[in-house]
Amino acid sequence: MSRASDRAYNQIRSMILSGELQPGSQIREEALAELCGVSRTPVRDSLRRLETEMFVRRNESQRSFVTNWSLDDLKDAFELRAMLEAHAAKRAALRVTRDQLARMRDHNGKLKQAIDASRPDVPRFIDSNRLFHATILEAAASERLANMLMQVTEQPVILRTARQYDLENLRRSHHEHDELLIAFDNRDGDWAAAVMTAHIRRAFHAYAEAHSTDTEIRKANLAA
Amino acid sequence: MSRASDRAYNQIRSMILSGELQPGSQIREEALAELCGVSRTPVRDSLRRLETEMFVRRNESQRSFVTNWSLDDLKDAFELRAMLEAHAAKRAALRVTRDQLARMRDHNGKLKQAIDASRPDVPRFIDSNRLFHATILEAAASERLANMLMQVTEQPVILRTARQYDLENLRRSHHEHDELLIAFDNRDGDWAAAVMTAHIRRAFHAYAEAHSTDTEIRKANLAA
DNA sequence: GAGCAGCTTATTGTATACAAATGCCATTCG
DNA sequence: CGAATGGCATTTGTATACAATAAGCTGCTC
Repeated sequence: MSRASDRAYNQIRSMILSGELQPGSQIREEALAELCGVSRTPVRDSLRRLETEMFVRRNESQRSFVTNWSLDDLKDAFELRAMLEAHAAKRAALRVTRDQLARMRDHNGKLKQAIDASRPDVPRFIDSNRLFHATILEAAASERLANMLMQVTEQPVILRTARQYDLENLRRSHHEHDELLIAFDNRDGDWAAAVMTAHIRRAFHAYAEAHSTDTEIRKANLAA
Repeated sequence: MSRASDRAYNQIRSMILSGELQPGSQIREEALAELCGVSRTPVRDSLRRLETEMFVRRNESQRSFVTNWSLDDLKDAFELRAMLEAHAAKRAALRVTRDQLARMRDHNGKLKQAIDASRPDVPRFIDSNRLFHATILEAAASERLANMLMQVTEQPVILRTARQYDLENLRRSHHEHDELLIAFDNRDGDWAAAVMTAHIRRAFHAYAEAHSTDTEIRKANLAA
C-alpha cells in the first residue's frame, strides 16, 4: 500500500484498538482525514478495508461507526478461528517442511524464554506466539485460508486476549505448541487439528473468565 | 452502495464472470471507468472490493490483474466452503425456526420442479439452490460466517459449477437437501454437518470430472 | 402537545486535476 | 554483446471541489 493510505489505515486501526475511538461512536471521514494529516481519499480506502475486517460498520445510509462487540460476537469469532486454525494445522501437518518445523521450534523456544524470565515478558510472548502461528499458516499453504484467518485473529478483543493470560495460561500455551510440534513431526493431521482446537478454545475460556461476570460466562456456556 | 459505485462493481464483476476480462489480463482503472461510464473513483472502490473477494489480484507495484484460477485454488476454495457450510449447517440445526424450515422446504420444492420439467430449467435450479443455502446461512445466525462463505461461493469457477451438473447430479442435490431438512427437523447438528460436507464435496467432484483431463483429476486426488 | 413539511446543515459520493511511482525502451559504456 | 542508466510513457495515488443524499431542526397545523 501507498504511504498516505497505509498511514491512515494503521492510525485509524490503532485508534480503534486503543479505545481512543470508542465502540459504537460515529466515524466522520473528514475528521479522521485531519487527524491523520491526509485527505479524505486515503481515509475512505482505509474505512472500506476496516469495514471488511469488521472493525467498522456502516449503517443503511452509509455512515460509519466503530464496531461494538458483544460477548456473542466474540464467541462467534473464536469458534470460527478454532475451526480455521485446526484446518490450517491439519494441512500444515501434511505439508510442513524441515525448515518450517525448525522455525516453529525456534519461535516456541523464544516464547518459553519470555515466560521464564524473572518477570514474564508478555509483549515478547505475544510476538513469538504470532510468529509460531504464522509459520503454521505458511505451512498450510492456502492463501485463502490465510486471508480468512486474518479476519478473525485481527479483532480488537482478540488482540487484547493474550494480555489477559496469567502465567499458568502462558505455560499451557507453550506446552500445547510443543504437542503441536510432535504431531507435525509425525505428520498426523488429525492430532494437530485436535490440539489446535483445544488450544484456541482454551484461549477463549481464559478470556471469558477474565472479562465476564459469572452470569455472562454461564450464558455463553449455555449457548455453546 | 451508491449508484455509480454499485454499477461499476456489478459491471466489472460480470465482465470477469463472463470471461470478457480474461484471467491474468491487466486491469486499468481508466479503461474500466470509460467502459462503465463513471470516473476512476468508483472504479477504484470496486477494484478494492473485488480484490478482497479474490476476483482481482494486485502485484507488488499496485497494478491489478484478473485472478487466474488453478485447479489447486479451486480445490482449496471447495475445501474451505465444505468446512464452512458444514459449520453453518450444524449451527442452523440448533437454531432454525419453524418459518425458516418452511422456507427451505419451499425452495427445495421449487428446485425439484425445475428438475422435473420436461427439460431441466437450470437457471431456476440455481436460483432455488441459492435461496435454500441462503436460508441455512440465515438460520446459522453468524454474520461473520456469512461473510466468509460469500468469499468462497462467489468465485467465478464455483458459480459456473452448477451449470455443469447433469440431471443425475441435480437429482442428488435435491435428495441431499431433503436429508438436510430431516436432520434439521431432528435438530441433529452433526448429521446436518455431515450431509452438508458430502453435498459440497460431491459438487467439487462433479465439477472436476466435467472439467479436468484424467491426469488433472488424478493429480488433485493425490494432493487430497 | 404531536406530528409533519420544508428548510438547513452535516456527511458521503463522484469527478477531475495533479503528484508520485513504476515500467519500458533506448542509449551508452564497459 | 550485455548490463546499467537515463528519460519518457503509463498507471496509480492523493487532494480538492462540487453534487447528492440523509439527518436534524424549526415552525406550522390540527
